[in-house]
Amino acid sequence: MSFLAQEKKMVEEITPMGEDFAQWYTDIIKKAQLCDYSGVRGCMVIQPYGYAIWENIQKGLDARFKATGVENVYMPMFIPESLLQKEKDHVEGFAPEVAWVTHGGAEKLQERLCVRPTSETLFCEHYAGAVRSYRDLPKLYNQWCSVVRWEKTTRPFLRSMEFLWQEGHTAHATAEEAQERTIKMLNVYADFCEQELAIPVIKGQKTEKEKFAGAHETYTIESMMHDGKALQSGTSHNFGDGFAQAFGIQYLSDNNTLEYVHQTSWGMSTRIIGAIIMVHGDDAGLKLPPRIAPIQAVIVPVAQHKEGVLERAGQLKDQLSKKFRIKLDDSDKSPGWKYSEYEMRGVPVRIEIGPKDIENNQAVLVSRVDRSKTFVSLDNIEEELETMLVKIQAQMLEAAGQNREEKTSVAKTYDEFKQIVEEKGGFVKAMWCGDEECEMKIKEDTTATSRCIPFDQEEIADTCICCGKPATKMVYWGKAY
RNA sequence: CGGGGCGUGGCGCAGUUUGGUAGCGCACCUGGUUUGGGACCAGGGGGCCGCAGGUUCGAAUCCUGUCGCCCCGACCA
Repeated sequence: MSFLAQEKKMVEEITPMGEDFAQWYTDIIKKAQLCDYSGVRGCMVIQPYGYAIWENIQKGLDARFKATGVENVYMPMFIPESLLQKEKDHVEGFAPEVAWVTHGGAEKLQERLCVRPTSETLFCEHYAGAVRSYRDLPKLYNQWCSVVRWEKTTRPFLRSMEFLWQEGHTAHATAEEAQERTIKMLNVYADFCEQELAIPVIKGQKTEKEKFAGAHETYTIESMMHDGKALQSGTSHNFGDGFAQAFGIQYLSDNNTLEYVHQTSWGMSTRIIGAIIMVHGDDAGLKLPPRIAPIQAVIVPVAQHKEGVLERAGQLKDQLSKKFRIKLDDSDKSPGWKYSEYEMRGVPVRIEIGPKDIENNQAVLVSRVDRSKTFVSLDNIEEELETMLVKIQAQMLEAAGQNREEKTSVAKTYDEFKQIVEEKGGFVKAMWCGDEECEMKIKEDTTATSRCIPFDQEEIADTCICCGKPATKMVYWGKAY
């Protein structure tokens, strides 16, 4: 069988990316058993393999949060309507997509309860009661929970009506402290994405038009998917004292003056799993970064019916499991089936061990990144596996970065801009005057939106790409999920 | 909310135009042979054809309604 024919056969059940990216995405999710559709519109069943990825994301993020002094709490899932109404911009932003509870059993409720779409109002209410003195500050709370937004159209992980996330909510004595926290958390997200998920991100600020309902400033990390669409992968908001004024969160300062607190909030959701799929996956299936892969290496015994093979494979599993997340597949499927199966599910390393290997005191390590095979001695397989996992993690970050570079363009004229958005896609760097009208016109003309005003500014031109007036900012533009 | 597609064993589909014994592939079960890139042979189990009405001697197929799902746009993590 030729190599090409072999390639074709291995991927026959997954639609190639180049043919239909959306279908490829759906195929991967189903085939790798990350999640399943449920009887409730827009809500998904997260299956063990998908949930295990989320658990690893939680572990990584939670440790980083706690290292900055954050504590975990849990807030109610219901918000009384009157409470949601307190901050005007906030309620306007979320009202169209909240689910309402109107009855308890057969009794109609006196006041409707909204199922939280986000919990700013609950944290604010709590802080209003809990904060009296500057000595009570800062409050650095986070919660892991699910929220509900009545979305019109949904896609697994990228947009579901109920999704899992964490939302951090902090209250500070000063504006400076709040700003510092906002940026600190943005950096936590960026570091997490690059180090754990091997996804390079662009850090920047959202425009007025794109910022969070009720925020003074919204910061974002933006990543680039394989199809050239952008995905907002995490956000961090500075609320200033807007919510504090609406909810009356005040404290006595150390010179006995009554002051409003300054707040932040920041979140990352299961949507990031969609990013992992779309940044790293290929036509053979999912490709998981070793640091969050539920299975870091799968042991596939070859000719497992032969004397001693399963025993040796079992020993190897016990040995490696002390340090790595290992699965031994001793099912009676053929080895070839297992190879394809675990490639499709994105397991970073496959370890083959058969009679010939045992005779030579060796095993074969196969990388998911390039299918390269390395024969290693069983005496130092732990070190070899460690080395390979570290290498794969680095290769994946590198590849994702290259993809982003290839899909990032610079536009100096509006014609050029429109052509790039339409034909090539990806990020387009272009200058902007700061006027919301230009932003809206660009969206209307091209469906591309401003992704962010990056912290790393470049001087591409001195006039706005759209209206030609003097430019104030360089902006990343692009179509987004 | 607009535009398109689709509901038939667990999954993917054919059958619907032209009404007449519900089929195929994969998966599953049993036995045997296999096992270094999705093995093979033989046998076997499983379906109110999304749901509700109607037309008809007879409906997966025709009519009416309804529910749900997917994709593409507008709005959002």
